[in-house]
Amino acid sequence: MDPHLLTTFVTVARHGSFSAAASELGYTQSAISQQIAALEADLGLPLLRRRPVEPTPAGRRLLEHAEPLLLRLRAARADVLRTAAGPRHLLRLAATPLAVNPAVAARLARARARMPRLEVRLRTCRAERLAALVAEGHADLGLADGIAAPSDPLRLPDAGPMTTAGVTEEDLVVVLPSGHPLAGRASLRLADLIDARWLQTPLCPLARLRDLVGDGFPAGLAYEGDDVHTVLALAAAGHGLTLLPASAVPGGGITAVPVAAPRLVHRVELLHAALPPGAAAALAAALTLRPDTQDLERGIKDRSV
Amino acid sequence: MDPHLLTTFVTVARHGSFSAAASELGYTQSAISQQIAALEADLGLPLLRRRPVEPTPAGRRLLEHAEPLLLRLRAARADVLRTAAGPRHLLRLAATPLAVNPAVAARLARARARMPRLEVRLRTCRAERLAALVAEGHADLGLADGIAAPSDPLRLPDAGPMTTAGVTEEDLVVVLPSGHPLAGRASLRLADLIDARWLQTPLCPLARLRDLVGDGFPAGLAYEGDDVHTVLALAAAGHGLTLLPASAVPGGGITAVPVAAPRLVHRVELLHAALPPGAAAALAAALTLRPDTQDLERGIKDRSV
DNA sequence: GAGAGTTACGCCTCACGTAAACATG
DNA sequence: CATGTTTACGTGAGGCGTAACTCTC
Repeated sequence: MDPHLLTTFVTVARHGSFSAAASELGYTQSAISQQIAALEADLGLPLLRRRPVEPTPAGRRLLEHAEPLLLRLRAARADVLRTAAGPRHLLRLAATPLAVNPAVAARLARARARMPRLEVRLRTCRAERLAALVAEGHADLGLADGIAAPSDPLRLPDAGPMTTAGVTEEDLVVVLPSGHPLAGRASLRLADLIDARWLQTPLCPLARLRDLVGDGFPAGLAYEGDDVHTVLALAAAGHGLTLLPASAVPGGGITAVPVAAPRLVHRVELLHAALPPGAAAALAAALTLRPDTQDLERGIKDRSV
Repeated sequence: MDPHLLTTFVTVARHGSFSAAASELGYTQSAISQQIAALEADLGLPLLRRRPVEPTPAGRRLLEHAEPLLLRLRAARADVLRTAAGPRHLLRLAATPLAVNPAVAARLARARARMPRLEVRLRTCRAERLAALVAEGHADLGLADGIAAPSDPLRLPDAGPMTTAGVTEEDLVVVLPSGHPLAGRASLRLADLIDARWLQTPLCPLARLRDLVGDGFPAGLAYEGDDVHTVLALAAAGHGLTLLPASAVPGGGITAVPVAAPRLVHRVELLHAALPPGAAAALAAALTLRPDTQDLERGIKDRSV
């Protein structure tokens, strides 16, 4: 179970080919063959069926373990090295698309005003990659968003000892075409929409809704990107319903109806290494407003936690 | 970051001695010295200060990562091997002390009656070890308990892909000496007890209460064992308050007052490998009652999930 | 100076590359 | 038969043990 062999194994499985893995990893085919053979000998089980190359049941099981395992290994290395690294003038922020809402953007602006010498670089990424980016040290701070019960933490993939803190919680709305029969309602219960057609997008994963509310939520059109504008256009055209934070929905062609029950919120969380580099800690504190510092917020009803 | 070196590192750190680690691991002192040197060279950082041997800040950081990392590695191996192992006639169950409540015990009895050829071996262990036991394959099924908001999952340490399922949820009571001024109350709010003295025991970790309710809950006497009888005796004698599931509190010398707010329950969860060995899956199904099969339960008000 | 960690050095294992053999579509 | 994996074999790096060295209490 040498991580070296594990890396080779996942690479071979991903490519479905020994030789492709060999050229990616800079080995000869022969070496790859020997490494896989060594791993199989170690476990006493065949892990790959050859020609075509595909994992056996045991191999599939190992693949599920190997990826997070290797991530944690890289994360551990990055975290240890970070303790020794000097202070940085550059702060790298990673965020999921919906995480940078008006309140977060405003707090970030205020924090930057107070730290004029600090250079901030922001990038967006998919939710699944966010924890990995922070864990491996490719980002100093991460902003993740998701749907949760009020004041419940988000379920983030575990990539080792990290700190999370609530940043904002905001009401969720159902996005409807303006002509939709339900568009006139003052509020909606999700249970009543369980049989409606829903957009399938990473911005509002239906699997999460089923977790929180119950089975149902049949998938309509699947949009695999994470662009909010696109999702709004699709929702306006009636391709299906979707759930978004209230602040993300502009007027025009669409109607936003608050969700009455169950009580759910769009939550944004900050995550960073347990011992973040100096500037990151300061910025983290600025973003993570405590209730008593909730002062000049405008344009969004958020409840900090 | 070879796991081999990581193992050596944690062993050395635990013993505070190269030679002690050497004899535990079956190497010479020299080999240990070289392994630690190799690890330090790999990371480019000193990890241990010698004479006396103790971790540097970077070393402490690495230790936090290494232990769960090595656990997951062992867990992955065990899980892959389990997929290939044949069916077992012996089912090993591990449980925290409060997890085996009357409802769980009754369900277990009924399941065993239906599977007479199945041998079941039950052991209790501390909560922190439970996930590791199941992950590493030393137990087929684990029963964990803890305090949570209703229908919220427990926070269990992550030891890789595992399945959890709610088993029972039961009301919590505050355990008071019979003569206690609050003993006459029909119910109590935890917020009102935030300044009272609390027993410090793994059965009712004060840290968890602070998570759920807020700061406070000053620690009184610390009992490091997990024997329910002992805790009850300490509570009866007025050493401090504690929270237990209603079914764990007998009469005599003590009074149990239900918790009114916040709404919290004592929850029991079952955890097992994603692909449990055959008999384990059957027993898991028997323990994890769905609402419609809640029938002959007696002696305890539990709400299955 | 005794106990405990490090360094020097030789041995042996093991992992890689080359190249030939082999399987499979 | 072509493509791609396995096997055989030689080589080199690296990890371990022995033993001499060095540091610190």
